[in-house]
Amino acid sequence: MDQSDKPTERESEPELPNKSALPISLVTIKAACSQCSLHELCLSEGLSKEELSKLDNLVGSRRKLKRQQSLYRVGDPFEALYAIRTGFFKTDILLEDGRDQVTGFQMAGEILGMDGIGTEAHSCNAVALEDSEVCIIPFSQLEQLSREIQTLQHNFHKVMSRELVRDQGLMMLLGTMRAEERLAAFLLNMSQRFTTRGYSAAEFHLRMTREEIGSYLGLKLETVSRAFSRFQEEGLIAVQQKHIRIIDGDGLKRLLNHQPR
Amino acid sequence: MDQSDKPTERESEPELPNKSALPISLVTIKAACSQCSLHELCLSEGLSKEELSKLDNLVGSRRKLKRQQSLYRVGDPFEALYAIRTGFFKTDILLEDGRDQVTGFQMAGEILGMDGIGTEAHSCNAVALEDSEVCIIPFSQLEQLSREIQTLQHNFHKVMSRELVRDQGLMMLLGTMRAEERLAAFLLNMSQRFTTRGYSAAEFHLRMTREEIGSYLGLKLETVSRAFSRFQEEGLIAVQQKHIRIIDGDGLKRLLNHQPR
DNA sequence: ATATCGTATTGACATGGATCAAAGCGACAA
DNA sequence: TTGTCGCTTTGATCCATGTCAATACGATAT
Repeated sequence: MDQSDKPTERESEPELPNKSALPISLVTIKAACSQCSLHELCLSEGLSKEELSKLDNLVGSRRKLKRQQSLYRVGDPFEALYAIRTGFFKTDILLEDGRDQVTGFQMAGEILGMDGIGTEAHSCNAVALEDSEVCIIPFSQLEQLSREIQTLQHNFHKVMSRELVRDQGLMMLLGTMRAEERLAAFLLNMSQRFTTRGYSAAEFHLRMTREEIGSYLGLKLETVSRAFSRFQEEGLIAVQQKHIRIIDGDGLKRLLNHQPR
Repeated sequence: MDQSDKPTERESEPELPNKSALPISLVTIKAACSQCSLHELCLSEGLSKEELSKLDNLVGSRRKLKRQQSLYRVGDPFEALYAIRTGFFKTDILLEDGRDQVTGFQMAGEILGMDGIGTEAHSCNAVALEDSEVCIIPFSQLEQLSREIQTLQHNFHKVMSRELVRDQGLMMLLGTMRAEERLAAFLLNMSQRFTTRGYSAAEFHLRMTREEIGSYLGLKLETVSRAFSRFQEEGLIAVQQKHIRIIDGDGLKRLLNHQPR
């Protein structure tokens, strides 16, 4: 029932048969692309079978990461984008003065690495928060293929644009919301993204610490913890460490839409 | 001497001769593209003359805006990107509950509208803060041309990626910096961008109100005003309403790199 | 000149969240 | 079972910024 709590187990799912050992069939291609690219987040939406097959060639190589391992770090040369197949990541920035901030949490079906395109080097760190697997998309090949395939080109542009809009939303959160509003927005966002991926909207397991949540939301960990406690007292959620159950989602939404003042 | 104070006068510069009345010459093309796309921000960097000419065809149409006029609004159907030729813009978001936030200030050579690609509709408002002129870049044509011209494609991807990185920086600012640090970062950023455009690094005229600065930085206008005053007392800058002179730029930088605590 | 309006400055006070500190809890190893 | 370690919760205080209010400034119109 509570499948949302178990995605880590997907790690141990049997590997797909080694592609190179088999004739490439539409079945394995579909499997490969439907895994890493659920829903509309994906680069492959709307592609013909033939086009999908080209994309799949490009995306052939994968990489597994253990919890706490970095996918890339600030300054690493930019070579590829990464589509998350399974697992959970954070991106963060660390300034010389010790200041750091989590700039995002990413889950299956989302694309990492676009920060590196502009300067040929990554501008943030991407760290796995649980054992994870990504598909490696060499960027120059993606550009080449998207010169051939209009739909792919447009999909990629949409992905980048949505990322811009997501960032705008986060700025709004950081610039105008109070602690409880921020946390409510965060929980609703998580819930919505888990739902999109077929997990429970009401019950899930957070992969990040209070400190990481706080960093993302521009709050201290104690403030996050207190807000969790208050939500629990008010019957909005049930918290037990990293396990969250949303009891009154509408109540959380009301927190958001309420007058700032 | 203080040219930084006068960019508005560029508004009244004589229009280029009507292109359709003349054979397209490399001169007018160069003039058109070198105007709107100073430096590396531009989509046209590294293009051959022939390629530039194709881009210029695409970018033919322009639009003038008076101060306070909207270039586009939330929900407007997305059709084109806009390259700022002259003038100064802000983008902002307004929530139902009255909350609003400035998400960016844009000046000549920068590109507006990328927020609309992902959903086919704009997700923010773009408003001219002084009389301005933009080049209209119909997006489907840009995609088409960037399927032909690899360099153009890559330039566009770089522009979007840099926007992502800019947003990361702003998140860092909103999430971890204190009021004076935020304002120092803002002033240094403005100074740097004016410099890039050939204006004075030390002296410039802000086009936005204290309230707009505050909204952008996640502060109230009074806090912005007080920080300006304190900088002045400390001999870092000279403020007179919207006119700013940076006296001790290194002092401002020191404010930034200092331990957060 | 004088009045008006939007914007900016400054002061006095209130408060949300940070900071500091101490327990509590759960997982894992010895 | 006991100890350790990382994470979380909770309490007591502090302080940066928000809030409210008064005044000043500068541009424009009368």
